[in-house]
Amino acid sequence: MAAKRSGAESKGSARRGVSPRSGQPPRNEPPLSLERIVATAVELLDAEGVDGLKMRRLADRLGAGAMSLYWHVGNKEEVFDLALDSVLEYRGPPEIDASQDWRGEIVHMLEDWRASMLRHPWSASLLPRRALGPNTLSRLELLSKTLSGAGVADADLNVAIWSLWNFVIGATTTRANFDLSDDDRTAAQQRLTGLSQDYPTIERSRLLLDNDWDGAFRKGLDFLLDGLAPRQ
Amino acid sequence: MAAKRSGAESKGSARRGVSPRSGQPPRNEPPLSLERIVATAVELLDAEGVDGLKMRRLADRLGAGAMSLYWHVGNKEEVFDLALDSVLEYRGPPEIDASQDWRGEIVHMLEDWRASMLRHPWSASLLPRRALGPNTLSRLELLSKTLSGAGVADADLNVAIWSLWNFVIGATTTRANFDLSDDDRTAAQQRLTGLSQDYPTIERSRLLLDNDWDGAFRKGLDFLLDGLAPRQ
DNA sequence: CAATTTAATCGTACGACGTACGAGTCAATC
DNA sequence: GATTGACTCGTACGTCGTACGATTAAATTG
Repeated sequence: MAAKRSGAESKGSARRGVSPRSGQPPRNEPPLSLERIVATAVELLDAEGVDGLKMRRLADRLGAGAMSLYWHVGNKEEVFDLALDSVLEYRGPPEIDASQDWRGEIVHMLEDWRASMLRHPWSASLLPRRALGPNTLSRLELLSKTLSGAGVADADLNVAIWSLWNFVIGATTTRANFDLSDDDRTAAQQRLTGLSQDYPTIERSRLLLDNDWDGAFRKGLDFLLDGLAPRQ
Repeated sequence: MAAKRSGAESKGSARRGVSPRSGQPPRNEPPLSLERIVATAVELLDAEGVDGLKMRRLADRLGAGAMSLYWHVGNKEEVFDLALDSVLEYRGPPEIDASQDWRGEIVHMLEDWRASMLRHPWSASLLPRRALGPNTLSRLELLSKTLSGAGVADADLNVAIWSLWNFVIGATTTRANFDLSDDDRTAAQQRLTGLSQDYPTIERSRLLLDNDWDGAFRKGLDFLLDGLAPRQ
């Protein structure tokens, strides 16, 4: 029976202590494991982007045969899902729960969210297409709890959460996209400036020229929070 | 010289009137053209999704050989870009420019934007990854002009536009993603309900259970606009 | 201890894909 | 009639995900 490892977590099982293995090629790599596969997939994605992740290349980096991966994962899509969720873990706010400042807490979590994804730009283009992993759900739960504690009515909670989610997703995917290749960007800017008679107001608003993405995110988020829960 | 068609628009050139062509298979298809390729690509994407678009299949639908496409487009990516932008055309508000109601105008354009993308769910996962086409830029220009006319300060214009863009992109990609496959969704809901002790507030807010996406979009957009330009 | 089962690895091979290359077909032009 | 240029397409190559089954080594059982 060629049963695959499924729902269960990786057992690890620490096969062999240090014995250098009797096989011809002196394998000094540690054995395969889900953790190692996912971690290496993240490395590879960071280095080569979404299109750079090939099962053979991933296996190479792991010092394994391509087909060995399939004992640990069902298919390539699963690798994407796992890599994505692994990057979205949240460690919580720094100070000792200043549970007063709900607004600061939300801003911190969302900025951290965005930062995590921008550290791994491929994640931005992956997230919208994938199911919600446990780390994503945890962030949503925290968001719900904080907003609810801040007095947002249950009837508005749903909308509030989605609005913030939408904002983060939109901001991050857009930013990550413009990040790829500075030359592309300058080319696009030049093209746009050439077309500035077609888009005069865009030109005037310096929409694509300013580079203060962090500031724009923060300010936009403030606007949105103002709308969701007007200060006093 | 195997020069490719480039920047120039498709000349059409109406070769042959009705002559049934002397070749063996009686080709009654009209000749290839960029328009026909893009239109058929949209059909195919609607029917089969992003992964369903293969150059061979597209050529089949067009009654052509796979390699014939490459006279009209540079590569598959270009097909994606063209299909995406073709779906994002905006025809403007219905009534005869009630240029008073800037807020209504913005809401109309953004709701139309979202609707266009949801009519072609593949576009939602494509847009964040692609350069801005002319139709997208037109919408941004309209947005800029309207906000500016509504009295939004030039200093805030940039942030306002990005915030609205982010909201639309996030809302649409998320919605389009959840749309694919009802069975997947019920399965996910069941999985979530099973995990409801881990995510109690999500459960309580009915985050993934309510289906009023349109209402949530509209309400969230209102909140955001409230924050961007407080009424009076 | 030997026999068996289980966990894990990996070589080979297959079908599908994007597309490079160059030969082919036709209408328009000289 | 010869040439040119716009357009079509069959073949072929390299690459990808992964099905299949052989192989090995550890764990378990007698």
